[in-house]
Amino acid sequence: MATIYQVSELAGVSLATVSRVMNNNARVSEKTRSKVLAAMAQLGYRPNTIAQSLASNRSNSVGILVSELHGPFYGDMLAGIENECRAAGKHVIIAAGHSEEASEIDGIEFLISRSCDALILHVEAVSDDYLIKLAAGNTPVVLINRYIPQLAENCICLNNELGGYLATKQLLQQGHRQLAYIAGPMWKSDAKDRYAGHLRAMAEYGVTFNPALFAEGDFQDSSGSACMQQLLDKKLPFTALVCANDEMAAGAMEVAREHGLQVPEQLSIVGFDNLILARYIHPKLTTVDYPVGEMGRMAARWVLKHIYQQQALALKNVFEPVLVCRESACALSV
Amino acid sequence: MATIYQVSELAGVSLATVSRVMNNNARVSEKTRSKVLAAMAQLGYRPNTIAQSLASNRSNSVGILVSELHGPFYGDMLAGIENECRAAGKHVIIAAGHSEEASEIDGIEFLISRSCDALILHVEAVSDDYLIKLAAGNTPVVLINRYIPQLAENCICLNNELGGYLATKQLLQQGHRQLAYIAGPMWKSDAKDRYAGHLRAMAEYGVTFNPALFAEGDFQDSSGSACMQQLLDKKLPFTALVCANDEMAAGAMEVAREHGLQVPEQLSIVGFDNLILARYIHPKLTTVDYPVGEMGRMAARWVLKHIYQQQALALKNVFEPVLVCRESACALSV
DNA sequence: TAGTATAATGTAAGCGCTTTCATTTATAGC
DNA sequence: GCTATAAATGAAAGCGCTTACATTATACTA
Repeated sequence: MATIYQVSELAGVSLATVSRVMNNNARVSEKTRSKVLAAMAQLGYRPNTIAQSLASNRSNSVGILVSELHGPFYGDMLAGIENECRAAGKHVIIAAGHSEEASEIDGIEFLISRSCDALILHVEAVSDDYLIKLAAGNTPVVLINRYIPQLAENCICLNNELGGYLATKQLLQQGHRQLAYIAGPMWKSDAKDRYAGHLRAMAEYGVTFNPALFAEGDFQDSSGSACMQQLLDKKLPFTALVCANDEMAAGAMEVAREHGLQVPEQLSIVGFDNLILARYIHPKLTTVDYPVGEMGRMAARWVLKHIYQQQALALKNVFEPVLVCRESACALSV
Repeated sequence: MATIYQVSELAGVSLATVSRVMNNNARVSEKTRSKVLAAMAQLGYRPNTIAQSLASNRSNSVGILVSELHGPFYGDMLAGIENECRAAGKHVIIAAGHSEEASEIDGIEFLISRSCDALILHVEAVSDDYLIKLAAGNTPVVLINRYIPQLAENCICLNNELGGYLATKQLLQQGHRQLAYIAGPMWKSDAKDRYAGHLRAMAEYGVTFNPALFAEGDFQDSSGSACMQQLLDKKLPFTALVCANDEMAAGAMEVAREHGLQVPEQLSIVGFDNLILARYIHPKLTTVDYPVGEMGRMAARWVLKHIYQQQALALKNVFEPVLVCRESACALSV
């Protein structure tokens, strides 16, 4: 591999000049610039990024921590981030946090020790305090899907309350009045917010919420099944079900089917997230779109703007979800 | 951030000694070792990985190129790789190749310029020749799901032929004799191999293959639908369908449903890959398990063993797929 | 034309480590 | 107690870049 030194020799200029044309920051005359470029091409020169990092104290890499690498959710997020970063010549180092505090902290420290210029985090278990302290350190941080007032600027999130509202409103508009709700784990803010949106829609339509038709799951499909079973066991009538995410909706739908309930004719179901699976299950799931990919891009753009000085970029901190109507919910037939 | 120099001062030893205890490679007396360790702890010292890389000419990072970051397949692979690598303190840089030659080459060069110690590639568009040349270079390469005889040692793959055989055999054992087949794009070796397995099973059972019941898709669900439609249009009877992957099976199943065909009572379907979606669609898909996660781990282990001298690891180059029986295929009712 | 401002280029000191080689210190053999 | 040998440590030269500062070339002013 050719080094900058050999380029400078061949071009008949100094190291500094070569470095300048590489980073085209300082003024170099057109004549020497083209001489250098030619030398580079001739040698097939590629800068050594490690040496650049050491000298410039900038690694051109951004660290990403997600809960899981597999699963239907994070892939889109990663894709969004990677895309945006690579286009800017930055690279992406990833780690998984598995929704456990120790593992998340471990992952964050791992990324920091790898001298990332910034961190994009999707963390769940770690405390607000920890994150506030972290953000006060040397490595800038962006949070996806988490809102901390003191860090508002650094948070990219979804208006979950609105999403919960939209999902519920759809069913109410279709004439349903007996709604059941399967929530996510209520210690997670998105679960709480979606539920709050549900209540708002109910109130708006003057429908009183029946606590007996509420169950709390854990966002996994198995808990969707379990909750649905509980709900059914109570023998209370309901014509529609809103689930706090798609996976639980899929689990619930299966139990409904086992009980001989026709979806949507006898039971309308709406989910949340719009995962790919929403298009694969039958009937296709009506759900609220969670623009994970877009939010990933936005997080990357935040980093590009704040850390890598790409001023021109427009940022958006909170995204508005949108209802996707498919086949799992229909008008109440009287 | 403390540097090695400050540690050496505090411990009253030389830089070299501190470096030695960090890498515990050379012999350092217990006494000085503990002095150094204490100094490190006191200063909260963390080695600068960039400087280490520059000096040692080793980045402790492995580059990964997959076709897509999202989607149901690569997530598991990444998870397997990341897991194994992080446990060994190596990190993972990822890029996406989008199944296009230019993009794959671009990604590979990007990773190399990032001084990865090794590359784990899941590439489709790039030629064998290119890969052979690449492997002859300075950066070692592992290939997942691709077999190149000259690079046999570096290939981690699945016995796709066996998978195709197993899928088909299951249906034959269940009494089916009129089988349709939806293949993947035949320029991809896995599509070809799976098809070869299909033919072998057919031959073994003395069933003659009917070319009219063959269709070639592109591994996407939409092409599964399209192929199924073609097959149905021919008005030829068949009681079972084997699809070269799960996504096409899902697409085909939907079309079957639209045509009022009961699955599996009137039509048995088997897929290939065992994606998560196989458990979500209804009826749950009988399919051939593709242990992507395991294969990812194995690729990582290959790197650990060959590049990072972890001798103890046992390697396996080809994986045997296994049939997963669920609900989409049943015995032929006479 | 000298005098000055400004643009272009060069010099050299690091960035924080690893590693070779030289030196010092401990251990053993007689 | 004295050498021969091995073990422990230190000195210093890079790794391939960036960048502050110094120097030289060029353009402009009066």
